[in-house]
Amino acid sequence: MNDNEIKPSTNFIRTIIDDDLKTNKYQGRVHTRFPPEPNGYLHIGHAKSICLNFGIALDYNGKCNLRFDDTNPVKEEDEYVNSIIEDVRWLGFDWGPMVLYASDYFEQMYEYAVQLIKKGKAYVDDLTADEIREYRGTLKMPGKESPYRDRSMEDNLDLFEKMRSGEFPDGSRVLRAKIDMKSGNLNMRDPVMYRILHSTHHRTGDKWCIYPMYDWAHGLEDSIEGITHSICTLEFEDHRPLYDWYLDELDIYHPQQIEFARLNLNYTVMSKRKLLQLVKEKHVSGWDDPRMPTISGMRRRGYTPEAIREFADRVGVAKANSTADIALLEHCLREDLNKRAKRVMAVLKPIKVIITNYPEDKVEELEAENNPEDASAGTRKIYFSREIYIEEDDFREDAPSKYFRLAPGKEVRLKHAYYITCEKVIKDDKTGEIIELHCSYDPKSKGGWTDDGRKVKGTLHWVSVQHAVKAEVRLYEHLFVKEFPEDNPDGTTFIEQINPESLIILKDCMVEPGLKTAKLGDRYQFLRNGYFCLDPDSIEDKLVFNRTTSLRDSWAKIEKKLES
RNA sequence: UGGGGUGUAGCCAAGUGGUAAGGCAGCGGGUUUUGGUCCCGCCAUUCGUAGGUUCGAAUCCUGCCACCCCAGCCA
Repeated sequence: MNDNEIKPSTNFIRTIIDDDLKTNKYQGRVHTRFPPEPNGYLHIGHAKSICLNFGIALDYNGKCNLRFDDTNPVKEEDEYVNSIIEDVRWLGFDWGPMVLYASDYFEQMYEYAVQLIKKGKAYVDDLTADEIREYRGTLKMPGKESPYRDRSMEDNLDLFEKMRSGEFPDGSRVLRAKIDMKSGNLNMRDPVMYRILHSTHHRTGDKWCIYPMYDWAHGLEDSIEGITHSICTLEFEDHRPLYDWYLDELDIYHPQQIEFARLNLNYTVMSKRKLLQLVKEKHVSGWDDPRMPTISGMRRRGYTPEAIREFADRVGVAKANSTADIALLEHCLREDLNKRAKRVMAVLKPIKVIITNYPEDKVEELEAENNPEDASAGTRKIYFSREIYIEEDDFREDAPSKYFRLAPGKEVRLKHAYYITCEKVIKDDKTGEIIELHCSYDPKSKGGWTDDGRKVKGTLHWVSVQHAVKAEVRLYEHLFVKEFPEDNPDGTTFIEQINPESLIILKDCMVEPGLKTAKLGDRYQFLRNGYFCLDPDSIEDKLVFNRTTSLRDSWAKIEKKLES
């Protein structure tokens, strides 16, 4: 045994599976599923569930189905099924030969319902929706039985068939399970199994006008597919007795449902309803706005599937409600990007520097490493000349004590190039604004090093003026200013907590010429600035980059302390 | 006495009767041609709380407290 061995992450669900394997409960099978309703885009919370379910299948040599829980035609659309398929695939998972749909089992479910009716365990109810609610009772008061509860089996069969054949209008009747109107668990108070909905389904069209309810359908779907461990979120815990009741009454294959706490993340919102509101009210540019916690938004932002999977792994799986820190997500991102991103130089807020003792027409080609973390990434040539751009924030006229970037009279290193010393600050006579800096360079420092032992602490990134390519850069921050945007005792809404600086567009950035050939999906580290990727808004001659995330910035911390 | 859950550090989370893993955040230091990365160190005498059982309790028992979910013909 090696002490340094990495322990595979485990959790209570895997413990249950281990036990089931020991007792041979499912003949050694492990079969999970990810069952989204196609009524919205997937978000990071779904990613946790996806990684959990597909991850278990992978580790236990089992299977995981991708199954659309499409039992409500009024909310579901093909646009959503397509985006979900794309997202799960992008996250890196496979689900076997085909995508599955609950709607493929509608006929089978109907037959099962007929069985329950024949068994005297289900009945057609003529009560209105309002009446059903009244009859259900309250949390503390028992419900009462519907007057239609004791219809004959023949009447129920006949009525149910007529429901199916379209003889009744929406809402006029439902099929209910006959269980216990006095149960402490409201889910057991004669739950509705089918409702009438004359609505076109995205897959079955107008074939059906009755649709199964979640509680009735879901266990059947799992049973039909031979799922062993049906993993879902906590709010379904008190639906489990009903899940079990249906399968037991039907006497069919019985998976086991296991519940875990869904992911919450600070500085964002996760409910589909709220995400939809952000999109509809145009607070963001769409479901794939890089500030959204959606998979498509994160993909556009530059997140990698690896980083998301690592996050899902590290955040853990348990039953306690919790809110993960978005800093952990960002840590996983940086960890991955640090290994793979090509380093390039890009000046976001340019200020011009003229190197007065450098020949006017000279251009040098210098060698630059592409990734200090990965020698196989190789090197590239960069151009150096008399006029360059450096970052506005890398120069201070009045530098604080610990500031070791450029300041009047101070010497810094230009990464991969030369040492320069600031000799003169040129300002606009009227506005006092700094126009350019005059510096001198030390020809003996080529490559950014001298052997005289001189201490040059600061290293700046730069771009040659005549070689620079202009680009637009979009800087993103948390979408909300508050850690818990939904928690507002003052009566404001989460919309009012939107961070006005969550998107800052910089239009005059100057980047290395090599970036002209950047492709979608390429990851870069703009040296000392952060990780960036090309945005699909880029067109010929107009580069647009998204900041995926900044680099950790210990100088910012020091400066903050200095101020206080 | 409606029913179902959960409480371990600022945030997650292991631990299943033998004397509190790990990660993130934070703090201190070292290396560094990115104030990045990397490396080293610090960070719970205590597990919601009060009792009890035991040689020994985060783990077992009892009471209490706090928080979350459920009254869709949504999922």
